[in-house]
Amino acid sequence: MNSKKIVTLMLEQGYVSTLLNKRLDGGLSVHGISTTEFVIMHKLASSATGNMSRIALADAVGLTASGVTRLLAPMEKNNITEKLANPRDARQSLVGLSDVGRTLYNDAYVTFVHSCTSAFSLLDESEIDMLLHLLNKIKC
Amino acid sequence: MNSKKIVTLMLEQGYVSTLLNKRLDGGLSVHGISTTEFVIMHKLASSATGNMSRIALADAVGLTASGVTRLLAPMEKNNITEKLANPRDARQSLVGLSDVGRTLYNDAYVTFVHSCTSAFSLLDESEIDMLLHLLNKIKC
DNA sequence: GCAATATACTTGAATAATCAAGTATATTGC
DNA sequence: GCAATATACTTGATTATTCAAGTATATTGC
Repeated sequence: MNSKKIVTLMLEQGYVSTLLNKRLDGGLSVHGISTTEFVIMHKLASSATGNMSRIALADAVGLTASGVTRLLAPMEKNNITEKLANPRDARQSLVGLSDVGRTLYNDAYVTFVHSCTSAFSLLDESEIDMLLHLLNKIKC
Repeated sequence: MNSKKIVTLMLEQGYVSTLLNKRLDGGLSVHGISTTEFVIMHKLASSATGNMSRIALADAVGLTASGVTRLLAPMEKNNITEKLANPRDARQSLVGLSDVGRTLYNDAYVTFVHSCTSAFSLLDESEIDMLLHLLNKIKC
């Protein structure tokens, strides 16, 4: 297999990813949040129960537990997320969106969708499906 | 267009990218270098003249000029890269690989190719071509 | 040929994230 | 039911990176 091509692919992937991240951060900055904070809110908003443990959140967004603790501290202080105890397990503290957080998320979501649409505007639907399929294969 | 799908794509892309970066860093750690340092070395090794300005390097790897200055400082101290003056422009300082750096790069390249191959092992050649094509489209 | 502007860095301060080590609680096997 | 281990965090120290501001040199238009 052509190793040069695979190296190029890896490098391109990293380059494009930092590029996309910068565009997302730029868009979300009008809401005063970072991409990572948005992703946290998105995972919380999309979860079935409306709350998740910090470990589950860390796994979902690709951070360490430590990173989640640090990220959530200011969000809790700003009343965007709230901390709930889990009666079944005193080690866990569940995280959920506050009403303020949900409103902020809904606003930011519009911006986020706009950034995503613009970033992928040159791809047609079949290409988007293909990209999703390929990413899922890489994750395995 | 289905905005939910596009959001999922963006999130997946970010997740996969951090995943890949961690795998690369893990592999390269036996050589005592980070992925970013490897990419710097790769760009220098692949350049026609064997040296690049800091700005060109920053553009090529997706860092700021500041980031390049900070990254190169220890590499120069460890005699991996060397600083050359540009007689045509006293503002520029060109960066090139030293002999030590070139040897280190060649060793690390083997590891890097191995990590890349393993990361993309589930993709066949046509899928790799497709992914490269899609990434290039996104960059525009 | 000089003033205005642009380019190529460098540096101090800040931010985001990590790792290693610590604490508290839960689970498991004897 | 207790010791050993595992899990869910938190915290201090470190690393990678950015931005804003500063310096030095180059270019451009008059």
